[in-house]
Amino acid sequence: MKEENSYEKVKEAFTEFLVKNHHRKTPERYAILERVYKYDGHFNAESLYKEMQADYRVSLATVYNTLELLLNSHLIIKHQFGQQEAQYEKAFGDKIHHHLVCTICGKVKEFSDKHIRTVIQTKRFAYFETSHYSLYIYGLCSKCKQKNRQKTKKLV
Amino acid sequence: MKEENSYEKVKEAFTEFLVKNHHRKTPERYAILERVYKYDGHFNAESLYKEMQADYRVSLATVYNTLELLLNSHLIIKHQFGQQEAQYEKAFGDKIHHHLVCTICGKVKEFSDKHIRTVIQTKRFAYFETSHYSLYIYGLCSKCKQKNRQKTKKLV
DNA sequence: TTTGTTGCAAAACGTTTGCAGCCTC
DNA sequence: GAGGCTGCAAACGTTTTGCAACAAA
Repeated sequence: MKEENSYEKVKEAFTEFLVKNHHRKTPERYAILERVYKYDGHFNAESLYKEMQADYRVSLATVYNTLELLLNSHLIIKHQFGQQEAQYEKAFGDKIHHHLVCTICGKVKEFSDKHIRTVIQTKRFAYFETSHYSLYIYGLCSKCKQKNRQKTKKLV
Repeated sequence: MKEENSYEKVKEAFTEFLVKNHHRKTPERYAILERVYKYDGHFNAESLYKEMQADYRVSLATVYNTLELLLNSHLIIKHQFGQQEAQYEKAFGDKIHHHLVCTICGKVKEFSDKHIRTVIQTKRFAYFETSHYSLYIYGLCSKCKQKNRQKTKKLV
């Protein structure tokens, strides 16, 4: 129920964005938005495209096109963690979080820290208008830390 | 003078890394390291490769290979700002800074904030061993803010 | 009716890989 | 001498593009 409500708001926001920018309200765009908002965590263009194939006919090009629009309307956020494909996540509702990225296995974990959030959000710049931000903390996840330790032991 | 000193230290650190990990000390690797440390700000693999062509014969593959080694030895940092090529910058000396990324023109500006730095650096995790971090603040640079305003006016 | 948007396939782009020969160790 | 490293070119995977047909405004 709560989720449906939130989706309706998102749809409205998207419509407003499309109208304001003289873009067309195509069924593909709404179908993509709807699917995007069913994701809980990160997703990428390819996975979104493949999952949509099941019940909706869209091209990968349109998926990319629409992700771009959603990005511009601030309904999603884009992450470029490694050199691999870009990851996206919904941005509506603003449950801002940060990311721990393992430099070995590439796994990404989220965390939230009110203090960090406040410090960054209150920062203002004279010649730059802040819209959003990304904090990536790199290091070793527990699994890779373990493995790394064993490897080091062997070398010594 | 000061820079030369610092380069010597970097060279030592790289050598130590190579020896410790049983990698070979090839002239290409040192040539690349030297060039890397002549950059003041960001650079990418392509620009590094092209600039080296002038007085040193290396392949792009070796450039990438060496950047990977420099990354692993923490002598450089890699940034993936947009979907474009990765950007690198030297990391020795640790003058940690954050980045302002314009979402329109893609220009990246650095800034430093002691308070933000402290808050992030003192954060500890139970199951994650922090190595380094990146903070990217997205928004509009002054030029694009100006342009955007004019565009909006037209639309209204 | 106009023209922005679509699907498709081909192209672009940065990066990685396979391989034969070279040069550290 | 052994095998890690090199240059070269071809391959890779993600994203973008060109174009004719389509459909929202």
